[in-house]
Amino acid sequence: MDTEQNSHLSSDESIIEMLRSRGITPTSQRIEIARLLFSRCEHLSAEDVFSLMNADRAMASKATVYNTLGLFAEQGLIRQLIVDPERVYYDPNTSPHHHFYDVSTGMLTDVDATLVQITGMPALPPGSELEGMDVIIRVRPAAGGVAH
Amino acid sequence: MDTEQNSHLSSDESIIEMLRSRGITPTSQRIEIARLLFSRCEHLSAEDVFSLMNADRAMASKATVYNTLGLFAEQGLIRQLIVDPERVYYDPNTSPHHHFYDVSTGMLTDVDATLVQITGMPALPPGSELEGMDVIIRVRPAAGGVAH
DNA sequence: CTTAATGCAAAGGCTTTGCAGAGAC
DNA sequence: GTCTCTGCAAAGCCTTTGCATTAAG
Repeated sequence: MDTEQNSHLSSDESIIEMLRSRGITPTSQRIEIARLLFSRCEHLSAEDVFSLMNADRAMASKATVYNTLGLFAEQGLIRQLIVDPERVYYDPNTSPHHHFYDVSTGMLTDVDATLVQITGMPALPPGSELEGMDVIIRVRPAAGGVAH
Repeated sequence: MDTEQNSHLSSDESIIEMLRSRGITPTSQRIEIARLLFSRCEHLSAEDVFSLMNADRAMASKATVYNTLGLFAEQGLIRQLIVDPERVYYDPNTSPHHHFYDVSTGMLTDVDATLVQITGMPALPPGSELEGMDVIIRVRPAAGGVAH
């Protein structure tokens, strides 16, 4: 459960190594953002990351947060979640999994993809290759509330 | 293939009936937007609908297009597709199906859900009920192009 | 020292809103 | 005639961009 990809990352060393392995120059802002993402392992918006980054003292500008998250996603360090029309969420968990999405609270919950079998998916359109698959199960609070 | 829900809708009568059945007052703008959506049966953005509506002559303002699409989606006449971080798409096809999404062209293609079997999905979080499920297969043009 | 990253503020694009006038019934 | 819908323009958000400054190696 502790593979090379995104190990524990408590130390700056391992974060820096992870960034370098993807060809990303490890600046202090990028290291902090990576630490923040991988220590919480939640689904965060750019705004969330910006607030957390600057909670104690100014550590990164909004532009840098957006650029860094975009860069991390592009390099496969994190995954973009397009689930809410209002904003993009970023998921530090890059292993195959799906999501529950509570449309009224915005809460995202992981669903392990190894449990889920999808069969009968048609072939990709000719001339295209797979980039990724998103399975989003939209839920809302039950009419009657929690059954006891 | 021609169920009651969204039949052919060539006539104003059937469109008006459809709107009324959902408790939507059939104004001329709403009738036109519904006709446009159900005759094309494509995946359209609000901007697309706005342009098509006003191609010949002014038929609806942007505000009305947005409000109407939101209303239709809320009433289950059409389905919102959250697939592109830049804009929402609307799908007149409300029967269960999934989508291919070409990330470089933005093109959306339907995948019949009756062919696809999904098993092993865990139970919904307690106190929540299903609102819908989206399966999006992100594809991109293959590196080598179409294999002839 | 050279190249690349950061920060600020301004711009951009999609969507919503407020309110007066018009339309549905 | 009443209540709701439409349209316009302005405002709101999230996100990107341009450019001078600063940091990385």
